[in-house]
Amino acid sequence: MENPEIARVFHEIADLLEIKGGDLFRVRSYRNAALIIDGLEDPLRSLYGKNGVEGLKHIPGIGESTRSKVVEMLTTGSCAFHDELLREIPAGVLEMIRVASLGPKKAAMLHKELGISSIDELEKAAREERIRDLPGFGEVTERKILKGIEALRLISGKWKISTSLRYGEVFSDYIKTVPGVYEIVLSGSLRRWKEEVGDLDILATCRDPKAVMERFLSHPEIRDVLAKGETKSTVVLKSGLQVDLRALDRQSFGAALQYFTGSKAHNVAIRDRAKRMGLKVSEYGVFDSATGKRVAGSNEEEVYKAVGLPWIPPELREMRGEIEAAEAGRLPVQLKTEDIKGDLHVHTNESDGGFTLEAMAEGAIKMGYEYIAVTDHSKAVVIAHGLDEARILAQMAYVDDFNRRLQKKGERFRVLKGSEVDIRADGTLDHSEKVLCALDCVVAAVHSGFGMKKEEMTARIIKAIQTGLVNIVAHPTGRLLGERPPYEVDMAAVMDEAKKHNVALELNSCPERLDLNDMHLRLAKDKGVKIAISTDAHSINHLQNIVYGIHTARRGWIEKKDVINTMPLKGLMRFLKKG
DNA sequence: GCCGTTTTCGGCCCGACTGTTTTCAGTCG
Repeated sequence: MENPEIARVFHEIADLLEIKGGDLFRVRSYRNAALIIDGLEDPLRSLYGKNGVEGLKHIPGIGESTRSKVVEMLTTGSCAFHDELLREIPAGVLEMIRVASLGPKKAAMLHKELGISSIDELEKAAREERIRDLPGFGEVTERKILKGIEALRLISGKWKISTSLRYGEVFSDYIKTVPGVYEIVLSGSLRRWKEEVGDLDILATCRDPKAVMERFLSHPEIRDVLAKGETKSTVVLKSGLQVDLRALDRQSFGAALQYFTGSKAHNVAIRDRAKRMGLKVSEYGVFDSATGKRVAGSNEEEVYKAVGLPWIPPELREMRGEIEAAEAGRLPVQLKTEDIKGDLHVHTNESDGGFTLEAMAEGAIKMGYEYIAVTDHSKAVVIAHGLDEARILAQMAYVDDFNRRLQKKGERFRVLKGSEVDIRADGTLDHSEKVLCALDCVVAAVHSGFGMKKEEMTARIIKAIQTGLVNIVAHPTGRLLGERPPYEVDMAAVMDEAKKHNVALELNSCPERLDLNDMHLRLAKDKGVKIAISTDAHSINHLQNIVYGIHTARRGWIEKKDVINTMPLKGLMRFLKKG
């Protein structure tokens, strides 16, 4: 079993124990173990494989009991305790707690009193009005359950960061018009730049929270109001996206922002740390536990300082070692937008892009770049009107001519001759060696045969790397968020080979891709593999997507020195030398 | 179930909102 599956089992054990009505601290331990394992860089399988049980002993939050279950799952593929619990409580009851307003207590009651053990049975019972007479339930709850089921079926639960960002801007603008609003910040997982977010968290500081709430709740896109209060409201939009708004006083801004940015696990750790220091942290500020006196809260730096830490960038707040790193003064240096000197994966209307080479270059110049690599598809990608040898040779001549014209005008900007060359099923490349050698920047990628076995796919990509003709492997896992899962590939093996042959891996900034993802980036960082942050732009506007790549890179602890397109042209050309 | 600059036992983050209750448990973030 791999980490995500093991984490899921612990999550389910936590839920099952909670439904059973067990010790809540025990429940939390399992939940915590799941979170820790989910955020682990190394596969438990390999930690165990290398050092046996010893290899699992340094992991915080994993004690005697959970450790033995990890070993059990690694060696047998299942967990007896988990199975045992599932015999007592059907999996359908587990699903029921995903219905909004239904938690473990109510689900347990419904199961025990009415024998309900699936969402379908739950819906039936609610429609037949059998739920309202249960103690602790009522008509309103019954209606809420039906609504919750409907919502659950409607939404996937995950929203691409680009989509939620757009909604966030819409609501920010809408609320901004209320007099006495100081700041409006999109917080939550959006501020941490997670690739997908479950809901939208908006924080507002203002003179009059009531007025802000009123304005918020009047937005025409709202389908349902789940909760409304003086300082906090939750709504569901017609699209199914959930939006939370929290309105607070200005002096709480830092503490509130820290709190609403999360992650939850990070916050729990910060609060636990504060507690040990005799402090209490809440969204209202940092307080002395003994006297109740406020010691910090108006900005985030202050909050972290109060618990003895430097400010931790939001992208790192995932409980993946950031608190220890902060303590030791070893946080990564934040990659900045202006560090990026050019884009190494750009399409034109020669293949499937929407704009001419000139237009794309102009867009890049406006971004302040020193260079772009034009990387149209090769002939195998027929659907994208990929270039055959004659066409790419013609394009190369055209680029040379274009660069000469730029030079004459005194422009420092350069277009690099490139290709997004297809890695064929057998691992060979879709252009001749002659062409690939003549190109400045060879970006290689898989575009077909996604269903290949892991060993085959790994060998395919490694073979392409070993040609010595490739500079960058683009979108290395091929995933499309919400559409297509990543293909199976041994990424560690690909990285080792890439390092050996001086090949960079791409962080494709397209919000549907973000490939490599944060976890893979962290692995690349540890292995010393270079990264190219590119947009795969098919239009001028797409060049702006670089921002998603920059923040995702930060989530992977990537620094300027790890990224090849932070180099000025001269240094980059040295790196791109083939052979 | 986990953990230790108060502790190997006794703690474990903190607060808002809701519906069902007559003072609060459950849910959520």
